[in-house]
Amino acid sequence: MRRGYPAGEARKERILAAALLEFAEHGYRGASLARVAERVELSQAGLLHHFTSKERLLLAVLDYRDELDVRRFDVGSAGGIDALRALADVVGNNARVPGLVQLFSVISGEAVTPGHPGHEWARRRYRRLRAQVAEALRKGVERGEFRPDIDAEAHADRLIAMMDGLQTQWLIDPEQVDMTAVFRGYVDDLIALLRPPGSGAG
Amino acid sequence: MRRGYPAGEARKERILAAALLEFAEHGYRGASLARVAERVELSQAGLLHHFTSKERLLLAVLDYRDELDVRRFDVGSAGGIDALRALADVVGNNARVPGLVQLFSVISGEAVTPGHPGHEWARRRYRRLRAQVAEALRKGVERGEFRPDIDAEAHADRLIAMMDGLQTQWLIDPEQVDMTAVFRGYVDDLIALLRPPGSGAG
DNA sequence: ATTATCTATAGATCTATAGATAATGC
DNA sequence: ATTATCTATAGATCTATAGATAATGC
Repeated sequence: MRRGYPAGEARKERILAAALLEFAEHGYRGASLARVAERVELSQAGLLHHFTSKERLLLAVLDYRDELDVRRFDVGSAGGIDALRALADVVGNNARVPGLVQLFSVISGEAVTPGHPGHEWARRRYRRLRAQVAEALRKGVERGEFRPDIDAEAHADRLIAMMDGLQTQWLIDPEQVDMTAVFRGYVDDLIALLRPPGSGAG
Repeated sequence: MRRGYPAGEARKERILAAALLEFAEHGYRGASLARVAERVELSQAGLLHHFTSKERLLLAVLDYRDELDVRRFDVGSAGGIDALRALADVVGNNARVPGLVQLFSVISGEAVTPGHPGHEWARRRYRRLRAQVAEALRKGVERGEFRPDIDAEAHADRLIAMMDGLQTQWLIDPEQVDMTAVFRGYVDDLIALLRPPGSGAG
């Protein structure tokens, strides 16, 4: 693995941070390398020394920031009800970092078009997310927290769709949509729905 | 109201159809007026005679196609369970018009950034959708189909979020996500959840 | 007269590359 | 030697406007 000088590595970090803001604000197509360069006090050609192309810069930003959400969810939880509560916490934390949420909303939206550089990235990301959430639900079945006949894949699709959809509404109209509370309500309803017959307050 | 010649009106229709494809494929920022003009066999300046600016063209396309979904939902249904089934039908129909779905997904995604020409449009659209769906749920309460203590606004937020979120996943990976079935499952679960105690097969 | 077109063009972008110069670290 | 910069620039866009010409409908 070729490494640069320490100063170069530091610059790369600054570039990623600046590019994140730029992509979040304007999307991939609307983003300008010149503006990113300006934010890190570098010429536009100097920027491309570190990342060779706009496309690579986007992918670097996405990889750089991707894990955060999922990792937090994945590590902390042991599956089942725990995992669902952890997801609700992720949403609660996201409400405090609108910039990050906006990055993923904007890029996911753009990336539905096949030619987009984030298309493949988004596909992989959703596949991984669905698999992780479905697995967490199956663990809940194993532990007897959820009834055994649930459709884990379908519920995983829905949980992810709910997160994404609420984020969009919240970003567009924050005053009108309490993303955190509405998602928490979904999780509560879902836990009740998945609970095996004759357990707890039914 | 100033009207043009019949030939001009026909051209406008063709332009709207071509612009819809262009915006769906590239988003607002990635769209090119020259390409739209090419598709309708017109010079780019000729196109701008009909729609004065790119921004106005986008808004015209959005207004042109907006109603379809919602109107179909709004007219056919009498509220309550009926309305939820109608929503599921809307999703089922959308699965047959990926181009339209893509238009709204791409533009909604881009429009989360405040400077975007579709930002205000999206805000109004979501407000109207939420109000319509919440109203339909309240009608269900009136008719005794749903228990009286439900949070209609929260469920409206969720229904809309679920539609949008599933659309994104479906567009990115159609093989992996059965948007129609997964949404229908949500509606079924929701009907069971909202049902008043001691009604039907509980 | 109004509407529908066109060509030409201003004026601003954009990304990526070539090639030179300076700084860094072995 | 490698890395980090810069200036300059090619080459391709873009949107919007000005101004001319042709067609349409009263």
